[in-house]
Amino acid sequence: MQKQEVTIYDVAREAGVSMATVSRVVNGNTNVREETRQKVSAVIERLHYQPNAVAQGLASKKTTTVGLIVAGLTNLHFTELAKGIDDIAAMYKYNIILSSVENNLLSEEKVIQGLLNKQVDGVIYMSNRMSDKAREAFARTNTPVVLAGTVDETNEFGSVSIDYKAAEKDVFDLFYKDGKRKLALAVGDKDAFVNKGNRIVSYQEFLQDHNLGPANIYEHIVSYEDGYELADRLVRDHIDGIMVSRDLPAAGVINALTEKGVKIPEEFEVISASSTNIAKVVRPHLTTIQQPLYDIGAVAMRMLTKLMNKEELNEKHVSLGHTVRYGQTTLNK
Amino acid sequence: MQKQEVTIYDVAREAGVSMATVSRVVNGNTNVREETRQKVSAVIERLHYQPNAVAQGLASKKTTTVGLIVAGLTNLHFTELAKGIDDIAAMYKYNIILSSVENNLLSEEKVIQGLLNKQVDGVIYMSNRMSDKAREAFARTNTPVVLAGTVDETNEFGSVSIDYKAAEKDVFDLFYKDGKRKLALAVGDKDAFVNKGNRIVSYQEFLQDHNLGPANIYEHIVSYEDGYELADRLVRDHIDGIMVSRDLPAAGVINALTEKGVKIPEEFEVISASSTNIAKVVRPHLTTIQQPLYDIGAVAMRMLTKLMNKEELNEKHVSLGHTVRYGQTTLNK
DNA sequence: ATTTTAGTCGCAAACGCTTGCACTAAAATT
DNA sequence: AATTTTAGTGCAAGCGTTTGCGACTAAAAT
Repeated sequence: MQKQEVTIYDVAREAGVSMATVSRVVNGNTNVREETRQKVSAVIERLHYQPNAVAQGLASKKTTTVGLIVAGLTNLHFTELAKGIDDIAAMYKYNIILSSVENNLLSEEKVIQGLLNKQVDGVIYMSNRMSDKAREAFARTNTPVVLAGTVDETNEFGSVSIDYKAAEKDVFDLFYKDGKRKLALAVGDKDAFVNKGNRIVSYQEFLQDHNLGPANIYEHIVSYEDGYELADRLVRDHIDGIMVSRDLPAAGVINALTEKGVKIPEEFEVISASSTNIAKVVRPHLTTIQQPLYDIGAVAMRMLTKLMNKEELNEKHVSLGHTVRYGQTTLNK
Repeated sequence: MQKQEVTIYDVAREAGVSMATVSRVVNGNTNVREETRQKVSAVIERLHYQPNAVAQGLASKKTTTVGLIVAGLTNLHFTELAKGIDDIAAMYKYNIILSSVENNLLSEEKVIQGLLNKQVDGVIYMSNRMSDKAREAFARTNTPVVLAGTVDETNEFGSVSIDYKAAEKDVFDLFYKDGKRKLALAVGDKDAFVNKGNRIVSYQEFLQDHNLGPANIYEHIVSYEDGYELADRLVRDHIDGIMVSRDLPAAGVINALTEKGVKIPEEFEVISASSTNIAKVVRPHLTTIQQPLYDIGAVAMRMLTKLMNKEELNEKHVSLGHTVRYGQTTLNK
C-alpha cells in the first residue's frame, strides 16, 4: 500500500476550505452552510475521495468495529446467530471482526487482547465459558460486552438468550407426559455456562421432583458420530427419553437407534435444544426446542450498540421466548 | 473510550529510551542491544503495555486485517471454508472482517468500499459473482484479492477451488454407467461464476457427447423446501438422475421422492456437489462430490498472505482434488 | 448606536505509532 | 595509527483524521 491517493487535505485545497470543514461535511455535522456543503460534496465526488477509517479511528477513538467471539465456526448454531448479528451491525454501520477461540493456536486471552488492541468498540461473546484473564482484559479497557446465546453467573455482562431452565422443564415434562421415566441428558461441556448453571440444574430438579432415580448425564456429545456411538450406551442404560443439546448428535442417536430396531418415538423419545436444518432432514423428524437464534443475535447486537453509545439499558439480561417444535421423535399425544 | 491508559511514550520514559527503541522491541527489530531489549520488555510487562493497532496501522499502512466477503452466512459450505481461512489467518496473525453481501441493506459496492476504507491488507472473496463497481474499487486501491471456492472468467484475481468441470463429468459418468439417461441439473443462480462457466457448460457437453436429448436445468434450488418441492417436477419430467449443487436441497429431493414411493437409487439417483453434515444425516445417505473445503479456505488464505507480502506466486489459480463420496443414492455397482 | 447572539469556518494540537536519517562509539580493516 | 564499517540509539517528521477554541460576520436585541 503506497501513500493514500486522495486525502482530506486534497479535498480541502480543491474546494478552497479547511480540512476541518471537509471533515464536518463528511461526518454530517450541521455547522456548515448548505452552499459550502454542496461545494465540498462535489469535490469529494469528483476526486473519488474516501475517508481513511484508520485515521478516523485514531483521531476519534472509535473504530465502528465490533469483535465477535465464537467457540467454533463449524456449527450451524453459529451461522444463524451470526446472521442476526450481522444484519443489525450492518444497519448501524459496524463491521465485524470474527474471532474463533476454538483453535488452540492462540489462547483465548491472546485472541481477545488482539481484538482490544484493534480498538474494537464492543464485543459480542458467543463462547460458552470465559477465562479470568479474558475478564480482566475486558475490564481493563472497559469495552462493552454482550453475551449472545449464553448467560454468565457473574452479572458483569449484558446477555441475550432464552430461559434455558424453563425450556429444559418443557422438554422433561413432555417426556414424562408420554410415559417416559428413564430420562437422560447429553451435553457437550459440563462446565459451559449453559450447562452448569441451567441445563444440569434443571434436569436434576426435575428428577428430584418426580422421584426419578439417579441422573444420566452424558458429556462430550458434540459430533454426529458422538451421537451415533452414544446409542449403545443408551440401550445398555435402559434410557427411554433423552435431551441432546445439539441436533447434529441427536440425529446420530436417531439413526443409530433406528438401525438397532428401536422404535422411535414409541420406545424412545429424543428432543434437541437446537433446531437447525439438520432437524428437518433426519427421519423421523426431530422434535426440538426452537430457539429464536436470529433474534438472539439481532437483539444482542442492538444491545451492544446501546452500550457503545452509553445509552441506558432497560434490562441487562433479556430472555426471548422459545417454543417446542413437534417432530416425530416424540409421541405428541 | 477515553485516552489510552499507557502508550509507547510512557514505556519509553520509564525505560529511559526513545519511542523508536520501544517500537523496535515491540516489532522484534533486531537492531537493539540484548540488554536494552530486556530492559524495555520488563517495563512493557510491568505497565501492561499493549500497542494500539489503529495507530500502528496508520503509521505503517498495514492493518494485519483481511476482509472476508461471503454471499450468505447461513450456509454450511461457508463455515467449513471459513474454518480453513480462519486457521491460516490466525497462524499469520491476521484478523478477519466478516462481510456478508446477501442482505440488500448495503450494496456489494458499499460493503467492499467500507472494507477498503478500513484499509484491509487483502480480501478473500467467496461470493459467486462480482459487480463491475466492485472490480473497480479493488483495482483503484490495488488490494490483493483471492477467490475461494469460485473462479472468475477474467484472469484478474487469484483463485482456489476444485476443477468443477471435471467433477461434473465424474457425476454424469456415474449416472450414465448406472443406466440413467434422463439427467438433470439443479443450481442456485445460473449466472454464478461456477454455474455459468463450469457446471452448465460441462452438463451440456455431456448431453451432447452422449446424445441425451434436451437439457433439464432447474434454477433457484437453494433451500430444503426448494428441493422438496422440486420433486414433483422431476417426476413429471421423468428425470432419473440429478445433480444438485447443495446437499440441503438434495436432502429435500430425497425425502420428497421417498415419500412418493420412488425407489432411490434403483429408479432415481441423486448426487450433490457439496458435502456437509446434511449428507450423512439424510437417509439414504447422499452420494456427494467431496470438495476439500477446509483446504480450499486454507490455501486461499495462504495465497493471500503471499500476495500481501508481494511474494511471487507459482500459480495464480490452484485447483485441488475432489473425490466422490459414495452413499446410497447411487447404485455404485 | 451599541451590545448580544448565532451561525460559519479556520487554526493547530492532538491521536499513538513507524521509520528514514543522523549520530556516536566500538570494532574491523587497512 | 588512521580510516572505514557496523551496531545501537535518538530525533523528528510523518500517517490522515477529529475537534476544542476562537475569530469573524451579519443579524437580532437592547
